[in-house]
Amino acid sequence: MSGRIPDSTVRRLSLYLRMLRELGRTNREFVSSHELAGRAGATSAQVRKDLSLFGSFGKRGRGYSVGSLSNTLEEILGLVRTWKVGLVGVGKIGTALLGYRDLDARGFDIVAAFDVDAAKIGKQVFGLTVSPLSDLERIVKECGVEIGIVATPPEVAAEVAKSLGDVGVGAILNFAPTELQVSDCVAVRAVDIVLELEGLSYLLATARRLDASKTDE
Amino acid sequence: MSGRIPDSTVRRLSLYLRMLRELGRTNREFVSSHELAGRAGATSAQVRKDLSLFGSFGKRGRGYSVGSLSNTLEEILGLVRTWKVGLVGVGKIGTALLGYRDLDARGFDIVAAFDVDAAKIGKQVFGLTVSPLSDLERIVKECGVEIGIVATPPEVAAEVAKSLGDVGVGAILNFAPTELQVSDCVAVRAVDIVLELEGLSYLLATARRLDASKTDE
DNA sequence: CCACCTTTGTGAAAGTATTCACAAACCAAC
DNA sequence: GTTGGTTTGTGAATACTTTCACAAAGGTGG
Ligand SMILES: NC(=O)c1ccc[n+]([C@@H]2O[C@H](COP(=O)([O-])OP(=O)(O)OC[C@H]3O[C@@H](n4cnc5c(N)ncnc54)[C@H](O)[C@@H]3O)[C@@H](O)[C@H]2O)c1
Ligand SMILES: NC(=O)c1ccc[n+]([C@@H]2O[C@H](COP(=O)([O-])OP(=O)(O)OC[C@H]3O[C@@H](n4cnc5c(N)ncnc54)[C@H](O)[C@@H]3O)[C@@H](O)[C@H]2O)c1
Repeated sequence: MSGRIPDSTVRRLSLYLRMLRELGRTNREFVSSHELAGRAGATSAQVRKDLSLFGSFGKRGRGYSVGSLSNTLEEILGLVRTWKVGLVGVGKIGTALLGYRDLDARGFDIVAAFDVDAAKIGKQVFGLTVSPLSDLERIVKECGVEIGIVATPPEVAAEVAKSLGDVGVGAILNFAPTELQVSDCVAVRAVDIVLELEGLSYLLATARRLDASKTDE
Repeated sequence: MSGRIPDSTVRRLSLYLRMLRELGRTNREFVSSHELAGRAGATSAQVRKDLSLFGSFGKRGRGYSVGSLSNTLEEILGLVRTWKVGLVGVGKIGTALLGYRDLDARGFDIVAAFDVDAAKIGKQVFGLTVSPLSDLERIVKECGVEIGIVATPPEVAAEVAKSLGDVGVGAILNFAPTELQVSDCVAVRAVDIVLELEGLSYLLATARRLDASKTDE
C-alpha cells in the first residue's frame, strides 16, 4: 500500500475531501463512489482506485462513511494539523493572499510576511506586520515556518526560493512565472496565471481554426 | 498533424515560448532541444516530440531558430492577437489581477470588470471602471469579451460562470475553489490555491511519515 | 437462512504519455 | 567532396493512468 502516488490522484483526493465536507454539513452519512465522482469530475472507478492506493475504506453495498472518509483523507493529505506559512513579497498578489481568510480555515496559517520595500516594512497588512527580508532566517526558525509562498517579481523569485530552501522551508508555492530550481528536498508547486490563460488561448484558437476550415469546405 | 494535443504538451509549449523570448532578448539565434528542455523541466526528446506534433521546425545539426520558433509557437498558442478579458468579482484577488500589468504585455487585455457591490460599482480600479453585473451581457457583447475570469466568492461562482457562458464567453479562468459545470463548448481552467497547498501538505506529511518510520527501525 | 439488490475492491485490458535510440540531415573544415 | 561532429524527427519500447468488468461483501426483506 502507498508506494508512489500520482500527482493526479493527490489532486483528486483534495476534491473528494472538499465534497465530503460539504456532504458532512448536510448530515449525510454515506456516499457512493459514483456520487463522489460526479462532482469531482472523475469516474466512480477512479474514485475507488484512488482510495484503494491507501487502503479499504468503504462498506460494500453502502458506500463510504462521510465522516470517517473525511478523517482518513485529512490524515493522508496531512490536514490534521495547521501548517505554518511564510509569504515573501507583499505586493498586489501577496496582499490578496494575506487577506484570503479561507486559508486559515483550511489549515494554512500565514504567520510571517516579508518584503524589501522600506515603505512596507513594519506596516500591518490584514493584521500581520511586514518584516524585512533580512530577518527571513531568524523569523522562519523562530516561528517554525514550513511552507513558503513566493509572490515577488519574477526576476528575484529564484533567489528568494533558494533562500527559503536554505533556511529550512520544505515546500514552496510559487506565483512568479519562472521555473525555480531548488534542492530536490524542497517541494514546489506553481500557480502560473499566464500559463493558464495561454492554455485557454490555445483552445480558443484551435476552435476558431476548426471553424474556419469547416467554413472553407 | 495536430490531432488531439495533450494538455501537458500545451503547458510545455508555453514554457518553451517563455524561454525562447528570453533567449530572443539576448539576441541568440539558435537553440537546441537539449537547452530548451533544460530550463522548462523537460527532456530534449520531449521537446522534439511536442514540436513534432505540429510540424518540423528545426534544422538538423543546428537546432531551432529562436525567432521563427517563437513565432510558430505564438501562432499555435493563439498569441498572435490580443484576447479581450472580462473579470467578475473585484475583491482582493480580482483587484490584484486588474493590477497585474504583465497580462497586457502577454496578450490578455482586461477590458471590463463587474461586481454586485454598490460601493464598488462606478469606481475606478487600476484605470478600469467597475460595472454592475446586470450590464454583463451588454458589455460583453459590446466589447467582444472572449475570456472570463471568475473571482467571486465560491457560493456564486457556478452561477456567474453559467452567465458568462450564456452571453458567449468561450473560455473561463476560475479562481473560486468550486467545480464549475458549464456547457462543453466553454473551456475552463482553474487556479485553485488551496488545492495546491494541500498538494504540498501531502508531500510534507509523506516525507515526515517516512522519516518517522525510518527512525523507528 | 435465502434470494436479491447494491456497491466495493481489484486484476486485467485499454489507452496515454514519455523515453529510447538511431537513421537522416545539416554544417564546417579541410 | 568527403569526413566528422552535431542535432533533428520519429518509430518502437517502456512506463504510467484510466477504464472495464466482475467476484466478493454487505444489507434488506421475506
Ligand atoms: N498581480 C497579480 O494578480 C499576479 C497574479 C499572478 C502572479 N503574479 C506574479 O506575482 C508576482 C508579484 O506580482 P504583483 O503584481 O504582486 O507585483 P507587485 O510589484 O505588486 O509586488 C511585488 C512585491 O515584491 C516585493 N519585492 C521585490 N523584490 C523583493 C525581494 N527580493 N524580496 C522580497 N520582496 C521583494 C516588492 O517590494 C513588492 O512589494 C510577480 O511575479 C507576478 O508575475 C501576480
Ligand atoms: N484572496 C485571495 O488571495 C484568493 C486567492 C485564491 C482564490 N481566491 C478565491 O477567489 C474568490 C474571491 O476571493 P477574494 O478574497 O477576492 O474575496 P473578496 O470577498 O475580497 O471579493 C469577492 C468580490 O466578489 C464580489 N461578488 C460577490 N458576489 C458577486 C456576484 N454574484 N457577482 C459579481 N461579484 C460578486 C464581491 O462584491 C467582492 O467584491 C473566492 O472564491 C476565493 O476563494 C482568493
